[in-house]
Amino acid sequence: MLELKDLPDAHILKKFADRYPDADIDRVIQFLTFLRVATDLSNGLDRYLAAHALLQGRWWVLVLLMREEDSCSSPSRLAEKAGVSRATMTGLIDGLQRDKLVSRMVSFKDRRQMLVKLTSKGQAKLDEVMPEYYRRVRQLMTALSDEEGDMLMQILMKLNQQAQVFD
Amino acid sequence: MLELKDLPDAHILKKFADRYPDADIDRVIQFLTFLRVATDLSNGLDRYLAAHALLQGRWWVLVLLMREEDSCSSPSRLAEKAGVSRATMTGLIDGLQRDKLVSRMVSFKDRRQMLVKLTSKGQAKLDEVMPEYYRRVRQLMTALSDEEGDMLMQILMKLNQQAQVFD
DNA sequence: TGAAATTAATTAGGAAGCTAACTATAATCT
DNA sequence: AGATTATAGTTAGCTTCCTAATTAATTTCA
Repeated sequence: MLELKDLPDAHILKKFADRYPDADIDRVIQFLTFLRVATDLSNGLDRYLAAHALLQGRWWVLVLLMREEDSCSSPSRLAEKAGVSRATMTGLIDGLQRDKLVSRMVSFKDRRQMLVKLTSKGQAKLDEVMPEYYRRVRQLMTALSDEEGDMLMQILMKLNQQAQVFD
Repeated sequence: MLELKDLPDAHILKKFADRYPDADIDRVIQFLTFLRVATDLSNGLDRYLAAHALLQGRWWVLVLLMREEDSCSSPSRLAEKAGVSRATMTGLIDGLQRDKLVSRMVSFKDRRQMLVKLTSKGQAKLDEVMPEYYRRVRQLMTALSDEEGDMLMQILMKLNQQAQVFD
């Protein structure tokens, strides 16, 4: 949400600090900047993927399927691994199936379950998208030194341990 | 997208590395972990706000309005500061107006322009939400030492300078 | 001054996320 | 075995985000 270019000025900060004495300005700025940089990068990734008729959700389903031995999984397993609800996964698979990037079959072991399979067109789509994706990620992350990269992971792990502070 | 708990194992990594030689595994993991931790925190913030009938987009509009001298701004300025499209801002303001947290008036200087004003109910909503928000942000970010906090800002600035790698 | 270009906001239509409710199948437990 | 419970997937309806097209008002400039 926060645009980096207009962080609040001293006068505004005082207004908020007076009304809300629990505010810790430096830490709020760290938090908001973290969310904003991540959002910008996420939007950038979506713009790249959109040039190939994908967005993160659908692209990640293809990646997860390629990870499987037989390029096959079920909606609920995909939902869990992608970190989205099953309902959302139904919608993502619908779109991918429409574009013929995956196919759906009923499992004959358990007739409640569907099997989603990466098609050859889906694999071709990944082959089209992934090399450039990897090059760009490398270019992005090499802005950090090895030490900064290590420090980043350490920081992310600490923040991740606090992930439930908002619950 | 990536669930931290199921980072790909060595076998899968090799499959991807063989097919996509440009992949730099460590840096890809840093990148995906960064996005995932940010997504988890963002979702956490939304869960907190949802308990007060808000989500980040609408909440941020209220914060931006409170920053103004007269608690007033225009949709386009709000859109720019919040980093969303004007169309999105129209929708956010619609919802806030429905809940009587903001009011809309036509500007009499420029009749194309609307003025959006934080209502007293909107200010009350902020007073209800912000103190606990600040306490939780502090609790979250104090997981980092002062040095780690500084390092995080330095890293975020470097990543932000690369924000156009995906364009 | 009057046509053209610009600007502000909205509408229309679509994607991706959510929860809650529903259907169908499978598993469990008297 | 039959009733209950649990699981897999989908549907319905909502929010928030987008782009492109539209409407209305203002500004520019020939």
